[in-house]
Amino acid sequence: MTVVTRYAPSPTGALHIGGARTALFNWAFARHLGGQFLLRIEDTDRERSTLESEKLVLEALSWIGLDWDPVPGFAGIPRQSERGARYREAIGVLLANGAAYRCTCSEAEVEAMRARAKEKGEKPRYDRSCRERGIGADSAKPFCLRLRVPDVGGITRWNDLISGPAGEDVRELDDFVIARTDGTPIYHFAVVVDDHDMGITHVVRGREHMTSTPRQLLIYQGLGWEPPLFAHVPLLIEAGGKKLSKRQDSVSVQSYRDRGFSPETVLNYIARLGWSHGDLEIFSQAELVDLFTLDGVGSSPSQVHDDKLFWLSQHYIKTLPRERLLAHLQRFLDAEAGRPVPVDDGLASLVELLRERSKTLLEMAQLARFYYVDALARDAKATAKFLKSEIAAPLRELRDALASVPSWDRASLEAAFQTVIERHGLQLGALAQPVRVAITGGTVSPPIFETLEVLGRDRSLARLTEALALVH
RNA sequence: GACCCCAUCGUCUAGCUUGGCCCAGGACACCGGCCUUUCACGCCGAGAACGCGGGUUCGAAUCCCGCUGGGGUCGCCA
Repeated sequence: MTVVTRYAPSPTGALHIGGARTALFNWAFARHLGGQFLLRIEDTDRERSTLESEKLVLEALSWIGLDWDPVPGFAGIPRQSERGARYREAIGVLLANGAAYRCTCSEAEVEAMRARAKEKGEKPRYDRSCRERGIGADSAKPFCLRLRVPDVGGITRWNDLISGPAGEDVRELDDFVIARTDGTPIYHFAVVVDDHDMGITHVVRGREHMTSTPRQLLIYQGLGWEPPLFAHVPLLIEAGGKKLSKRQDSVSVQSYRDRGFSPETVLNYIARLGWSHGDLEIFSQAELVDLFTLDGVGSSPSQVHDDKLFWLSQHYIKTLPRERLLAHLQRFLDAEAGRPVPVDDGLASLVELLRERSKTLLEMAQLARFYYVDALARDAKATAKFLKSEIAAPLRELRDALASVPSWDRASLEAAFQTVIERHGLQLGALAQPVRVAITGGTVSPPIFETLEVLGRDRSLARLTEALALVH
C-alpha cells in the first residue's frame, strides 16, 4: 500500500513553526516510505482566508525544502472553497441513511442549552431536541445539519500511531453540526470528505485535533468509509508553557528567515522538536527522509527555545558549500547596504573568514560591512580607546611600510608589522587593535593580516590615513 | 467544570514496549581551563534531571494505583 499523507493549512496568516513541523513530519514520513505528500487549502472560512496567506504558506514550505505531489483527480492544490458540490453530495448521503438530521434550533437556544448543562457540571452541549422531529428540507425555519451520534455503541477507538490506543465514549459527544444554515460544511465534515477523496492513508496532525478524532470517525462511519490511520503529534509550546499561537509573528517561518537562519537550520531545528534518532543532532533533508519514522516521535510537548537554533545555525554556516552560503547571504548583504552588493573574490574570501564568527547570516552580513560599505563608520568607543596619540608614530610607520610592501600578501604584511613592533617594543596586539579599528571601524574582525589582505592595498592604506587624522 | 493527553538535567532529548548493562547517556546553553593579535572556532573539564507518595519485585526512570503539576478540547472557527 502506498502511503499518502497531507498537510492542510488554513491560509489565515503566516506559516508558523508548529505548522511547518507538522508539514515536515508528514512529508518525511511519506518520503521515507516512498509515498505521496499532498497539500490542501482549508479555506472554508472565507472571512479569514486570503490569497496572500496562501502564498506565504506555500513559500515557507518550499523555503524549508518540502515539495508536494500533484493530487490525482484535482487540477492544482485542492481547496475546500471549490468543493461545495461534493460536500453537498456527501451530506445527501448522510441525510438519506439517517446519520444526519436537520435542526432548527437558533444559536441562542443552543447557547442556553449549553449554559444549562454547564450549570449541572456537565460538558456543555446540544440537547438533541430536533433529533426525532423529522424536519424536512421544506422546513419554514432555517436549519443546520447535525450528525446523529449513536447513543449506544460505547466507545470510538483507534490506535494512534504516536499515542497508542485512544478513544472516547460517544456519550461525551453531542450531535455536532456538520453543515451550516447556509448549507456549507463545517471543518470536521469537509476534512473527512477531502481526506477520503484524496486517498489519504495517514493523518499526521497536531495533538489539538486528538479530541475531534472521535467525531470524524463517526462521520466516516456514517458515510460508510474506511478511516485513515491517525498520528497525533505533541504540541509545540512557547517558553511560558502555552500552546504556540498562530498569531505570533516571532515564530513564523518568515521571521526565522529574516533573523538570518538558513533553511537548513530551520529544517533541522524543527525536525528535532519532538522527534529524535538516537544521539544524532544534525540532519540534512536527505537524512531526514532516510531516517524518519513515527516511533522516533515523542509523546510530550516541546518548548521552542533559541539556544540550539543558534548552534545549528552556526553549524550550517560553517559547513554549507560556498555557493549555497553566498546565495543565502545575498539578501542580507543587500539589506545592510541598501543596494545590491556584488560578491567579488574579496568578499567571498571574507565570508570564508567569517564562517567561524557568525551565528546567523544577518550577523555575517553585519561583520562583513566594512568590506562593502563606502564610508566607514568607526565605533566611537573603539576610536577613543585605540586611536591614541602614542600609537600615531607606529601607525604612520606601518602605513608607510605597507605602502611599499612588494606584494600584498600575508607574509609581506606580517613582515611589515614585525619591523614596526620591534622598533617600538610593542606586542603585536598593541598595534593590531588600532589597525583593526582603522580599517574595519570596530574591535572585532578576522585576524588582522587576513583582514588587510582581503580589503586590499588601496582601501587599507586610505583607511589607515583616515584613522591617522583621528588620532588624538 | 467535563473529557482527553502529558510528566527524565535550564532547554531539546536517549533510555520506558521486552524491569537489572542507568547511583541515568548525548546535545545546546551556562561555568572553569587550554589555545590566542581582537572576536570567534577548536580542545579539555565541571555542575545540572528520573514531580511526589504508595505498591509489585531479589531489583523500577522503566510495570500498577493515587496525588500533584502542566497542556489540549469542549463553536453554525479551522
